[in-house]
Amino acid sequence: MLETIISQGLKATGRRMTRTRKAVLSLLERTHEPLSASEIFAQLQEDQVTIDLVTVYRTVNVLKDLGLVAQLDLHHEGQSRYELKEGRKHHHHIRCQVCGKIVDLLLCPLKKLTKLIEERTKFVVGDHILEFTGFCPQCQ
Amino acid sequence: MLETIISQGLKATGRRMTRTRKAVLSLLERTHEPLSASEIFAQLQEDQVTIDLVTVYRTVNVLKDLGLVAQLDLHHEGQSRYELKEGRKHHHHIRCQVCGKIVDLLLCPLKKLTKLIEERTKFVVGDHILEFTGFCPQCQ
DNA sequence: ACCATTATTGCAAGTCTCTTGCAAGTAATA
DNA sequence: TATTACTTGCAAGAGACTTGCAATAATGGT
Repeated sequence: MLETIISQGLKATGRRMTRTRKAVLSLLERTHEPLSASEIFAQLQEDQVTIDLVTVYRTVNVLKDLGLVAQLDLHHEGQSRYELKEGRKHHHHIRCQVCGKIVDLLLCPLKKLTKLIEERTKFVVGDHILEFTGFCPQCQ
Repeated sequence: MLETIISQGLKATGRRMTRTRKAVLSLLERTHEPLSASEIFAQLQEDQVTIDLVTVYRTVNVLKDLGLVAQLDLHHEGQSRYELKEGRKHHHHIRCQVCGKIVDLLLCPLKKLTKLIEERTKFVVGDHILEFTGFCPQCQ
């Protein structure tokens, strides 16, 4: 179970599994869109979980440090979104610029490109962001 | 000359060419890295141009509305950068995560991918962001 | 060249996302 | 159950960006 796996990661870095971390994890686990900190906060409020927005930020940052959560910066959104990486391949997203719906793109076309970039620029390529916007079927 | 071209775009939308717009344009024209609003502000201060940071934001937004400037959201930078589009092909960037240096990548591998995404998701794909981070030759 | 019109600017203040300091609360270990 | 030190919540702060409004300045007509 996810909570057990993550408990170990926390312990290994001198951290603890807490009520609030469980709540954030369980929300991310059952949600199928990447969530912003304020959305996590609002949803947990609705679920009667007592948590501060600051704690949400601290929690997603811990999970990111552990490599368990990906932080996404979508196109001009002005806020980050978070999704569980556990058991999922690296992938990208498309977001509807009308209704905000986000859909996973289960592909990444950049492996070959990375080599080409390293040759041309002499950079060592680390990470990349690739995010699309457009109009979803309902909003066209 | 760029200023003439842009004057026409401004006029066509009921706007005016002003001292501050000229200053921002001329800075973007002679700078070869995408600049953030605060960098534009700081550089113009140094150049003895009197301008407010608010005006910088308003100016880059006007230029963006006219389609003359691209707004870039680089990886987890927490601020946007702006560069002139005039006379340049669509392209992407790589940014050194140590020194912040930004280099243009004069390519975009996403034309074919766009079609594939439209088929799979039924979205109409609009724009995309693709930005790399890594280590530049000096910082490796 | 001057005036009237109206876009633009600068300043102050506000919004939003995210971070930090610190005292109080709580998980982990003996 | 007591000790230790990690976590939390609250208040306050930082940074990017926006908005309201009166003063300023660019345009177009005379």
